[in-house]
Amino acid sequence: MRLLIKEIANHEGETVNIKGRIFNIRNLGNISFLIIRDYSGVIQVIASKDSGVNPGDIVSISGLIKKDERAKGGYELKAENIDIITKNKETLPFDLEKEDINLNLNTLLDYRTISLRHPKIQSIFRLYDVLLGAYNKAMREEGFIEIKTPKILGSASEGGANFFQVDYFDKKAVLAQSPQFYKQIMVGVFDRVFEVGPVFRAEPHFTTRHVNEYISLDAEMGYIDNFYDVIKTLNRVIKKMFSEMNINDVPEEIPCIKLSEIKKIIKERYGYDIPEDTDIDPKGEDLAGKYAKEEFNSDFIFLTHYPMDYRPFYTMSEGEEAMGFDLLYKGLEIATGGQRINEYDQLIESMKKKNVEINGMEFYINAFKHAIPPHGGWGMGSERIIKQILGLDSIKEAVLFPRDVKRIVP
RNA sequence: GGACCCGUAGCGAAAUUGGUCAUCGCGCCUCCCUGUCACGGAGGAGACUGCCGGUUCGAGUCCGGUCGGGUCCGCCA
Repeated sequence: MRLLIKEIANHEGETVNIKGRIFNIRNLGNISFLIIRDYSGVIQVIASKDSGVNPGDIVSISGLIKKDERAKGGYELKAENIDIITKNKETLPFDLEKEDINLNLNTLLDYRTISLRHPKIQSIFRLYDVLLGAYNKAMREEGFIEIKTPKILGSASEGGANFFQVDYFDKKAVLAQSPQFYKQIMVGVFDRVFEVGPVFRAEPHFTTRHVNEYISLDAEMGYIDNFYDVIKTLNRVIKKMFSEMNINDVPEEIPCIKLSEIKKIIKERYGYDIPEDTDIDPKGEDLAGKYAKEEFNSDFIFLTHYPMDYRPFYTMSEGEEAMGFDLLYKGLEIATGGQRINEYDQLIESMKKKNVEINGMEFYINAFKHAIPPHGGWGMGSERIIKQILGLDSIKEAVLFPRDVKRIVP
């Protein structure tokens, strides 16, 4: 029976069987050290020099567990029998047992099926696993129910971001660039809903923070008084999420500042001038993050009251100001949200103002004809959070098989 | 879409102002070593310097084109 490597310390003196992959071999004449990993851990195996195995092989090893100070972790396995379950047919293109894998991004991604085996690369996705579980848990605690909405759409949603077109039998369809319409509709059903799912953006960007398919952490909640109810909820959710990832310095109240204000502060404090009629740019976001850290000792900051020019038609506004926010984490936008229009007439008016085609959107509009409560929500980029937590050079390192302008394989 | 940058063994890098057999580390192959843990030691193989053309006595290095890749901006999560 297979014993997991992490259990080895509990079975000293027993003869056991482990199964895993050989990551390294250190050959010292008559004695040979094999470094074996399974999903639970790593162990050093003592083998004879003629065991016939190579790095990369998948093996089944039976032997005696010995306590030994000379071994890392204090235990080692003295091999009595080594079976090669699956032979590595070709030398690996790079070494997986080195502390750092040290590859160019392109190599890292071209050989993704192999580079993902490296412990440090794996750890990115083990953290991501914790993040996804924590978001789910935190949202349920807040009374949200999880939904999954379609990703093949018969009509385009928001303006701005472009859609990937796909053939759908005898029709044209697009890939969802947001669950926006469906989650709003579902507020009329469940009051509070959340979704974790892929979104597709057909924008040809070449940056370290964009990919064309990413996993969005979405939420939408009914019966809010204003968008600050959304902010408070998101604040709590993030605090819970991050504590599951052992990050405990998320403020009870993340600082909140108007866009126009932060632009003034950035100019006065850091001498960086952003023209009044433009959106905050990446450099400005970075400085806003710096300000939040210096002034409030916070890695997070909410920027609010963007001009309606930068916001989609469903956004609730007062005058020219959008009743919404962006959330920056370490100077990078990780979430956008706010209050939505929930009155039918107001929605139609906003669509006309923004030149949004009503044709094909009836399913959405009609839900409002039959009353949806005041509501708001957010969309949050899961991979961006990972990138920022770990300080990764590129968001692509936080995606198993990233899709960008140049890459759809592997 | 705009601006800028980079292509040198399987991988990561080096090559004064253009100048002898293109260098180093990892990995690979052979040999030595019973306690290594990035094991060590000796030897070896592996590159028409992305491709095409040009300038020059001479090009990895300069110029043009081409293919591949990256960064920043725009836009966004």
